[in-house]
Amino acid sequence: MPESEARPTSAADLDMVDAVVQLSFAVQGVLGRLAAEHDLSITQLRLLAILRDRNPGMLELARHLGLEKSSVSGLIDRAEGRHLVTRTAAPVDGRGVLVTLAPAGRRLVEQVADQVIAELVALLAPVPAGERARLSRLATLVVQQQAAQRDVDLSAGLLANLSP
Amino acid sequence: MPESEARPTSAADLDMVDAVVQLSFAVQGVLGRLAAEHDLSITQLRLLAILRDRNPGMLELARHLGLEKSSVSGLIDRAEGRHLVTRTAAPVDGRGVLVTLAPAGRRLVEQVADQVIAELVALLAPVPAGERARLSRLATLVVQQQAAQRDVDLSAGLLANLSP
DNA sequence: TATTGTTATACTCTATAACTATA
DNA sequence: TATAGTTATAGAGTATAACAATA
Repeated sequence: MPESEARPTSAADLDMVDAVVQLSFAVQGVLGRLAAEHDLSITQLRLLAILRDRNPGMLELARHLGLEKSSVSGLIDRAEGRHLVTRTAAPVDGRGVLVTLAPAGRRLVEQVADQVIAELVALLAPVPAGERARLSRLATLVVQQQAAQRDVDLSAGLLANLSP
Repeated sequence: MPESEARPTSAADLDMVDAVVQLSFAVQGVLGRLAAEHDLSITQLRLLAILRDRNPGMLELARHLGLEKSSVSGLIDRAEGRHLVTRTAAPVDGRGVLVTLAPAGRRLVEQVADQVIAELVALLAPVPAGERARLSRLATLVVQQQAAQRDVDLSAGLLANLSP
């Protein structure tokens, strides 16, 4: 049953929710399409982006990606099969594995990142120059609050470290 | 190679792109989590949302969802197996099939839609009341331009018909 | 015992290609 | 022939549960 709230959801709020949902589909569509052009899923692209400045273990990767460790095993298997990443033994802990970006993976992620930025800048072209900072601020407000509430590492996002 | 543009991407543009990408992940995360709580994928949820006010054929559904017709066959198979939708013969064309929301499917999509709206209103709570209309307008600008460029039916979005 | 990671298994999602039935 | 839809097949992605190796 829909809970009866003290203050019902306003039409303006619904408009905002609707617009933001549709924008999110547009953005994810660009990401998915560009990734697919290189035979990557969005998850694989996120994986490569995370590895740009880190050599995490499997559990850490699972946490960053929001996946089970067994799912990450398969993900790394396939990426390693394409020579995009490599597994190396962890220095001290004999059980551990460190995942590293291979040269081909690094070239690929840099290339896709450039394309993503170019296409998203084009997608967002209708936003007047004078409103861009405001849009950034509003989106950042929302994301930061959510990250704080869920204790999530923001830098695990696709583009957080992608900007030059 | 990254193309050398006349006007290079500004830091403000990069900030905007970054913020919008992260917001899109946050929104999709809410959608995916709520859908999963009812054993739905985002695609299944979109399917049910589309069927709220339409009884399309398989090809039309494929176009709305951006999938191959064979993918839609499987999607409908599984939804029909859960008694969420039904296939009925098209009136005139003996080859056609119309997909209809079953009672259980309608109950489910209404329930999830209520939850989606509630959670996204909560997610967007940090946006000051005075800025909501502006955020709606900016997001709508972007989405409308994209829809125009790609000749896409906006009402196929998850929430376009979801609002009361 | 606890932790790190892999393997076995099962299911959804998606695509391509071949097929059936109707137009 | 062309169109609407299904089926066969293959692979990615994901999860749960059981396992192995190390701490």
